[in-house]
Amino acid sequence: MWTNWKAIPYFAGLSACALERIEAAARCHNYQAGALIFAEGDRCAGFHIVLEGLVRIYRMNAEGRLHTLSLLRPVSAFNEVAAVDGGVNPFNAVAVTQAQVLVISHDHLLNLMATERTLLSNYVQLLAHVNREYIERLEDMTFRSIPSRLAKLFLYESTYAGQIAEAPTQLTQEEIAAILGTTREVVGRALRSLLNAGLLEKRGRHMYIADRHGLEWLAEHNTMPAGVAES
Amino acid sequence: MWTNWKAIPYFAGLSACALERIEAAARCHNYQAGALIFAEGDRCAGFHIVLEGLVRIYRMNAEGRLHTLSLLRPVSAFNEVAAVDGGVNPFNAVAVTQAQVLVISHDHLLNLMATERTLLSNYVQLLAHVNREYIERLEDMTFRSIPSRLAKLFLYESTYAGQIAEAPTQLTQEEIAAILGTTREVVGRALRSLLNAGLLEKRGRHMYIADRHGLEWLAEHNTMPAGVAES
DNA sequence: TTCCGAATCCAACAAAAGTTCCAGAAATCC
DNA sequence: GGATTTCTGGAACTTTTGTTGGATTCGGAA
Repeated sequence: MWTNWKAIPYFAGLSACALERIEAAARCHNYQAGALIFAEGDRCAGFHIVLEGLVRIYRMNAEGRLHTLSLLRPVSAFNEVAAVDGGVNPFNAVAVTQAQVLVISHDHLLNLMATERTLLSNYVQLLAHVNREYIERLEDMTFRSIPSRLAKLFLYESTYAGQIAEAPTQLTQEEIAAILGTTREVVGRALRSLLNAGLLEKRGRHMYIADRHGLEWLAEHNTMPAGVAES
Repeated sequence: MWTNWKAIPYFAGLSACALERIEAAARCHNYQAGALIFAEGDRCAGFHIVLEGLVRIYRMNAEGRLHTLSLLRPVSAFNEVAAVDGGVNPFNAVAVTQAQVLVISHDHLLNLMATERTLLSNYVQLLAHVNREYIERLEDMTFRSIPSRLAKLFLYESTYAGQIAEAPTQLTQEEIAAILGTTREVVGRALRSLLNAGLLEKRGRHMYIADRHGLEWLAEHNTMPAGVAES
């Protein structure tokens, strides 16, 4: 089992001895593509780390619509909240592709934190970071239109997929819709409007960023940038 | 200065000596009604606790619309995130009424947490709790209609305003709108529809809960409960 | 290649939310 | 008490988002 423990921010700065204890406490699980890792509302599933594959964190409402909170690649942690407070899981997690996931139970985590104060203080900092992301997400949902959220998503995907100015999307419209909290049709419309506003460009199957500043304007305000062909 | 330190969850279980250190680090501030306590994006304002009065936590978008994240009464903490990570404040805080607020700077807080591990572990637990609230809030914004959010708000206000089955609202429509992330007119419409669906009842100036189960249904699903007069 | 399912495109429509506007009612201030 | 401000009620309208359904394209499997 590969594990470069030091690459995981939660475990940064820990002594070799502490890392050994963590390794002893951790269990490694394998999931097939599509398999449920844990469900919202279920008893605390513990602290998770994606080692391999892609994991989707999502919630579902009564009408069956999905909201993808995040798509996690290695090496990312998830379920930090339930892991630490022992409450029920706040969302669902599924393996999108075949995935390998490291799990530390609530009890083990508390034991480790009781003696390793570095782990505890890392945890505080990282929980704070997660918190900021949620605040940001919340404001996006309250204030931004769907084209605006879409622009933001493109900008985000482009930065994290390397420093290339143009960033393709390998997400389907359905998946984008789940991330933005809307439906496929609406995403299709929004894509079309960004396309013929000249902010995106279609080459073959994929879309690329054609006007980064325009996208940034749209992501910031809710209106199309001036001097652009309207739909 | 009144301070029943033990009533503050962050300081639960601390030794008398630790409480003394905290007391020494804390500064007490007084604000007039309407005064800004700190602004979003400004350098970290530290850990805050409302001792007296009412404090509004909010964000504002480019078009000037407000989103009230919370209205805090004594004794509540706020700005936990920036206080711990030292980053900029994630939102604005104003004193709604004349208010007294206790402040512990980022540096002092880190110093305290470095030696008082109980404080540190309280902090982890409470950050986790705040985190859950944001997840919940986020789902409300993505999935629930405005009447549904309004129903939820009424139910929430009623529980925390004592155990009385009927709960009045002393919030104005404008304030409700800021909490729900919408505009006054829309709140007015939603109130009217809950009113003539028989879920709320108007007595004099205030509105009361007339059908708690109906409200719960509406808050859970997005549709009016069956067997109710439609608007 | 041909077929099939998945993904997309597009139009038309329905519903929800946001906007504008104005008229009263209530509270507050002189 | 009168004037002013704040809050509320409600209509009419626009925009955005959600929904439905059909046509089309693409890519992989038989």
